[in-house]
Order: sequence, then structure tokens, then C-alpha cells
Amino acid sequence: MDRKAEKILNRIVQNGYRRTNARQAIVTALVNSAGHITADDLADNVREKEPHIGRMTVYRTLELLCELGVVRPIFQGTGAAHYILMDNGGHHHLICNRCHNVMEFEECSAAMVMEKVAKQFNFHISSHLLELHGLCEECNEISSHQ
Amino acid sequence: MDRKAEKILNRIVQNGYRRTNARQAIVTALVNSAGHITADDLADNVREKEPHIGRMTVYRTLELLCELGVVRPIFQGTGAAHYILMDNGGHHHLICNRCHNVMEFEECSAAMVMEKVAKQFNFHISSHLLELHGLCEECNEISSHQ
DNA sequence: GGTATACTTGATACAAAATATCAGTAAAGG
DNA sequence: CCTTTACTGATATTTTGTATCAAGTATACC
Ligand SMILES: [Mn+2]
Ligand SMILES: [Mn+2]
Ligand SMILES: [Zn+2]
Ligand SMILES: [Zn+2]
Repeated sequence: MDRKAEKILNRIVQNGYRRTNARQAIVTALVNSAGHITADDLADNVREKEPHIGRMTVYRTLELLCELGVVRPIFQGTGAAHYILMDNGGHHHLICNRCHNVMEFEECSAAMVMEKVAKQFNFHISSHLLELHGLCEECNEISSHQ
Repeated sequence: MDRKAEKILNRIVQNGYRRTNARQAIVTALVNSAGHITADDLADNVREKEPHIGRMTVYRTLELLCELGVVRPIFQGTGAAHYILMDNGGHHHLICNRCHNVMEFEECSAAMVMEKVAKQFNFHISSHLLELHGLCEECNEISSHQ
């Protein structure tokens, strides 16, 4: 069992939910997918090992993980939600408006803002998402000499 | 005609797209909606004044505005995408994982990170989205004394 | 271990949201 | 005007997400 998956499953139990086979399989598949996956794609992955697990259960587990702050749905070109892992406290994307390419980065100075805003709103922050939008190198070149 | 809408329409023209009645009506309705609206809700709004405008055109216009970096689709509890305006360069949300309540804030120190990352990836940043996730005051209380 | 209980599951049906297609329309430029 | 080509909107279809409910199973308690 993956360490990361184990951590998430513990979180499920700690919040009063049950540790079931389905949830174990789904969380494991999610962690192995390295994020950025749609619910239906995840369901397909899960079924490679556990063919009996239903699509609904995957949807419901993702919903639960949202509530626990473990994942967050985002748009990524297509209509279906893509789920990203928020388990490390932060997730940072550089997203091209044109080709929808997504690059990851780690730098982040959200800490100060977070503290300030958390106080102001009495909000308990568990994670954050920073998306920088614009044009990637290639798309920028295309649009400049056209 | 709203100043904000005018600005967006200019942007459409400057990028080689046509300024049509449909796009004018849609952009105006979008600006008046103050953001956080789904495609279908926007279509309904548009039709109050221009009943002949089709749903497809609204979807396509939103797609175009995404490409121009004017809006960004996000998830907000429900299944349908909610479009938020990125026209001021940044958009900042505090989102409760449980009740899905969304609060706006302005503080942001993303500037430094942005500069650094832009250089590193040769990326042309036009806007950003910062989402802080966690539990709002009420939801936090509920989960602590249960 | 056995049992009661509430939580969870998955098949099915359904609703909502997004996309593909295409003939007709109108914006832009000359 | 007239031509060209991007754009539109009706329609059909696919994809994605949700509601329901009988059957299954994790957990607590004995
Ligand atoms: Mn990512
Ligand atoms: Mn907002
Ligand atoms: Zn690009
Ligand atoms: Zn809340």
C-alpha cells in the first residue's frame, strides 16, 4: 500500500467514514494516476484491478475527498472535471489559454496572504490553488507573427 | 454600452474576431452578471433582451473569451462550469470545502512568484486565480463540536 | 465469533451539460 | 453593392453528473 494513499485513507477514517475496499482501490488508483484525472478515467483505472467497482462509487468517493480537502476539481480544456491532489497543501499551475497545456511549478508566496485573509474571514485554510493564466512560449510566438 | 463590456469587445476585434450582435449581447450580459455564472444561466439572461440568440453561441463565445484570457471556468459545487471574469488581472477566492460558499478577497502577493515563474517557463502571464480552500467559520464550528 | 445498525455500494434510470453538424446569415473589406 | 468567410442557431447526439433503492458490508457492542 502506497504511503500517500494510506495517509488519505486515514483521513477518511478520522473523519468518521468507513474504510472500504472500494475506497481503498479508488484512492490508490488516484494516487497512482499522479493527478489531473477525470472521474470516468479514474473509474476505468480502478476497474483494471477491481472490475466490479461501480462508476457511482468513484463519483461519490471523489465528492468525499473534495469535502475533506484532499482533491479539487478544475477545468482543463475538456468538459469533464479534472481532479488534482491537494495533499501537499498547495498546487500550482501555469495554464495556456490557447493550447490548454498545463505546467507545474512549486514557487509560491501565498503564505502571507493566506494568513491575513484567514484572520479577516475567520476561515480555516487547508490548501490553496494558484493558477497563472496566459500564453505559453509556442502559442505566444504563433499569435505574435500572424 | 458598459465600459467593461466595450473593453472586452475591443479585445475580440483586436484579435481578428468579428464584433457581432450576439457577442455584444452576451458580453454585456456577462459583465452585468458580476461573474460566477454558468453558460446556461448566462444564455437565459441574454435571452431576456435578445430571445433569438442560441445557446450554442453563448457556449462558443465563452470558449472564445477563455482563449482571450477574459474569463476562466471553475467548479463551484454544482456540475456546470461557472465562469469568472479575469479582466482585472487577478481573481481571489476563499472556498469552503463543505458548504461551497465562495468569498472574494483582494489581497494578493502573487506578483513576485509570477515574475519568477514567467521567466523560468518563458510564459506570458495575463491573469491569475488564487483559491484558498478549507472550512468557513460556520462549517469549522460544526465539525469541531460533533 | 455472532449480531444489530447504519453506512456504503452498484445497477439502473434519469437529468443536465457539453459537443458535433450544417444550412442559412451577416460582418468586414473592397 | 458584392464577395468572401466567419459566424449563427436549430437540431441531434454524446458526455458528464445525479437520484433512487435494494442488496451488501464495515464497525461497535455484546
Ligand atoms: Mn497539477
Ligand atoms: Mn469571484
Ligand atoms: Zn499554449
Ligand atoms: Zn462552509
